[in-house]
Parts: sequence; structure tokens; C-alpha cells
Amino acid sequence: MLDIKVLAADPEKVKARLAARQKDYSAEVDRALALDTKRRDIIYKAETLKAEQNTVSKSIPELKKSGQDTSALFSRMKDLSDTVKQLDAELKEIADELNLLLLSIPNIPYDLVPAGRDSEDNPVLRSWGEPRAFDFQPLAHWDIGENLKILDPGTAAKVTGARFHFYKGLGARLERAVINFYLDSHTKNDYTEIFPPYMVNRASMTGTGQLPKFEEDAFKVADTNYFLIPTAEVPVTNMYRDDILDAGQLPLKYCAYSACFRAEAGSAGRDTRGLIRQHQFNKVELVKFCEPEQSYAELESLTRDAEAVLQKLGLAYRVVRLCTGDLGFCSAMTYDIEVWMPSYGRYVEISSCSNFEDYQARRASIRFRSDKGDKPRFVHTLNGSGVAVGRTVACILENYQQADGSIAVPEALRAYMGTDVIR
RNA sequence: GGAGAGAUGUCCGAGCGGUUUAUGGAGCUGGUCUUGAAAACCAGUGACCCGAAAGGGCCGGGGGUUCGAAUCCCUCUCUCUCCGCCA
Repeated sequence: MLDIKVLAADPEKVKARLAARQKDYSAEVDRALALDTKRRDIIYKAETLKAEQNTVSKSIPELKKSGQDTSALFSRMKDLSDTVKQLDAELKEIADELNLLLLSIPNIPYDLVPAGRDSEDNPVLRSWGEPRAFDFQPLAHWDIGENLKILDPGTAAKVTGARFHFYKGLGARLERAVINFYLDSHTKNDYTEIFPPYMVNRASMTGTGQLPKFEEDAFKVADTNYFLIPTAEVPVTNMYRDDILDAGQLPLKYCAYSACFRAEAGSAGRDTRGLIRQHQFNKVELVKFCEPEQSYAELESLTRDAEAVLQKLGLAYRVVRLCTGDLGFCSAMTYDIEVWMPSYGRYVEISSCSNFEDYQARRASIRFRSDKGDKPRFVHTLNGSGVAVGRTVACILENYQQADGSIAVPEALRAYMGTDVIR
């Protein structure tokens, strides 16, 4: 969430920068500032009375010892106590409302983020490799998967429902090979490997920004307060919720494989075939915690680390910078990496690398201290897919298909697959 | 799932309704002594939050009782021990 002090310092500037997201947040900003003023006022009143309570309380044992009549004093203290309780109740109500409001205001886009309406306006920064030219009619990965009997959405529909897949035989092994290849690549770059819980509590979902606004996008486990994670970002970032780190530990770099679960609310009818949009998919996620001064440099290196695995797989991709209208709720700046998908005839997102600055850190209270006596400051958090596994498999199947219907296994995966062709 | 015991500041650990503005150690910082270090001794240091400050809050989280709660009550979370079950 945003710092209320930043809102108070220049409300009009904040409103203008938020408006770049193609949505007006003026009402929320004004309401937050009004609540904050009220909050401070009540705190002042309550604390003045509490100071009096404390002073009198301290003198009571002595008065009692000397046998004086304290009944008048007690009745005055009772009034004081009632007033304080009332003020505290009011304060809690206002603080709760303010907090909820602040949680529902998105992050301020960074200066480099270009203005734009939607993904059409995302500028392309660079590209790597060339889309493959086929000398035969290439198939979509869902047809390849069916022909080779390595992907089976039909059985998944029976066993579970729409937007799930069984992977079979070398298909299952390919998914596993990609996961292992990604983890091995990133750990070589000093990312510490994490295997996180797949369910998290409400505080964690709030910390990284999925709640309270986007509850309908998440799967909630019935009769518990747990949510299935939509990405490993949630458990990994929340490892340090409510902690104060030493500056010497920073930057912290983690990579985590996990299954991810998304309700895909509002996406009915989109990408209904194949592996592109599933309720459950696999992903290796990169997460960093760093000092504020380093975060944009860390975003560059994180994005390069994600790109590196695609290069090793020989998959053509491009990097775009999300414009204000396409930027995620918590993000200050995001690079999307998009791979060439022959069946779509365009580039498709396979990784999203974001700097959240202190937006998540403030929500989750993740801080660091430079020197012993210093005041703690919020860290900056970053994350990016490194990269989506199901989409990688789809991309490999389509880009490495051969005229005879078989799949050439990319060089980098052969050791993991134990074969150089899927047929 | 059943039974019991716990959760206090960086750590260990007292405290069981009002001189606790949280005993006492350890640690940390500075000093004395020493060629230097260790030890010893002396002094300082107690998280964190709000606040410009005064001040207020904070003894796992939340709520309650009371003029007053670390201390009593309720509730939640987590930890430990034993039993059961299980991968």
C-alpha cells in the first residue's frame, strides 16, 4: 500500500499519477486523507486522557496507604476510563476503514512507465531469436499433445473439470525436465531454492496484494482460512512478513518451483484450448528483497536471468514494458517477456518481471536496518516468472515440431529427458 | 482426533492486580587495567509503533473484567510433551 504521508504531502500529484492507470482514484485519496486527519485528532485526545489516567493511577497506592477517601477520585477515574474506551473504539473503526481503503489503492507507476490504455500500447524493448519459419503446416500444441498422447485434457475434464490437464509419458517428463532445468539454471546464479507451501493464510494473500480486492481470482479451501497460492511469489515474499532484516543480508534472491492455482475469473472463453490458461499450472518464480536504491538495477538483472533460460532453450522472445493501463495493481514497473507461439501467430506472455518498490513491503511490513541504531526502512520487493512451465512446454512442442509429427528435444533438456526426440 | 504444558525485550529468564518508568543474567557499546588480548572492574545500552514534541502504546494476536492488567476471564494462532492415526 501507499504511505499515507506521501498522499498527504501532495494529493493532487498522487491522483494524477494514479489516473494514468486509466481509472480515477481521487475519491479514495480524498477519503483516506479525511480519515487520517480524524485519526490523528482522536489519537491526540485519547492520549491526553491516558496520560492523566497514568498519573493518577500511580498515586493511588500511596493514597490508599495513608487511608484517604478515594471514592470521589474513583468516580472521576471511571468517567475518564469510559471516555478513553469510547475514543479507542472510534479510533479502531476509523483505522480499520483507512487501512482497507489504502489496501484498495494501487501502486504509483514509476516514471519510466509509458502512458497507455492496454497491452496494445506496451512498447517493445528488445527481442531475441527469430520466429521459426516452417516448410510444412505446423500444428498447435494441443493437437501435437493429442497425436503424441502426451497431453490429455479430456480425462482431466472427467476427473476434475475444464482447464485442467493430465500430462502423460514423455509429456509428463518434459514438464518435469523444464522445472528441473529452470531451478538448476537459477540456483547457479545464486538464487536460493525454495519449495513453499501451496496454501497460505489471509494475511499472506493481503501482504502481496491478492486480497482484499481480488478474492474472486483465488481458490479458497472450504472450512479453512487457507487459499491455494496463485504463484510462489505469495509464500516466498511472505517468508519475511513482519520481519526486520539486516542490510548485510540484502539482496536476498530466491527461486521457487510451485504449482499455481487461479480461478481465472473473467477469462471465460479465452484460451480455452491447450496449456496457455489453466486453473492449475507449474511455474518457477524468482523473488528478490533489496535496498530501495538497488531495486531498478535488480529488476534489470532479474529480467535478464529470466531471459537467459529462454535463450538456452532456443525460444524466440521479446521484452515489452507494460504501459500504465496494463500495469498490475501492486507493480511500479513491469517487463513482460513474450515467446513466439506459432499457433497464436504472435508473441505470448511467459514471464512478468516487476518491481513493487515498497508497496508490498509496507503491506507485509518487511523492513531492513542499515546500522544498529538506525530506524528500520521498508525493503523493495521484486519478482518475476523464471518462467512459466506449462507455457514453455506448449512453446517447445510448437517450435520444435518436425514434419513427421515428432518433437526434437532442445539441447538443454536432453540430459533431463534421457532422449532427444518425442514421438 | 484426544490429554496436558507453554508463548515476556537480541538471547536466557523472573514477575501471578497498583513503588515494574518490565527483576536478574548473557550480549552489545565505551572506559580502567595491560606491550596486546583475555579476565576482572566501572559506566552505558532494552525491541518496536504513533507523535514536531510532551506524551501515548507495546509482555504471541484479538476481545473482556477493573479506577488500574504482563498478572484475572474468553477466544484465536503457534510451540512443546504424551496417546491415537498416517505418507
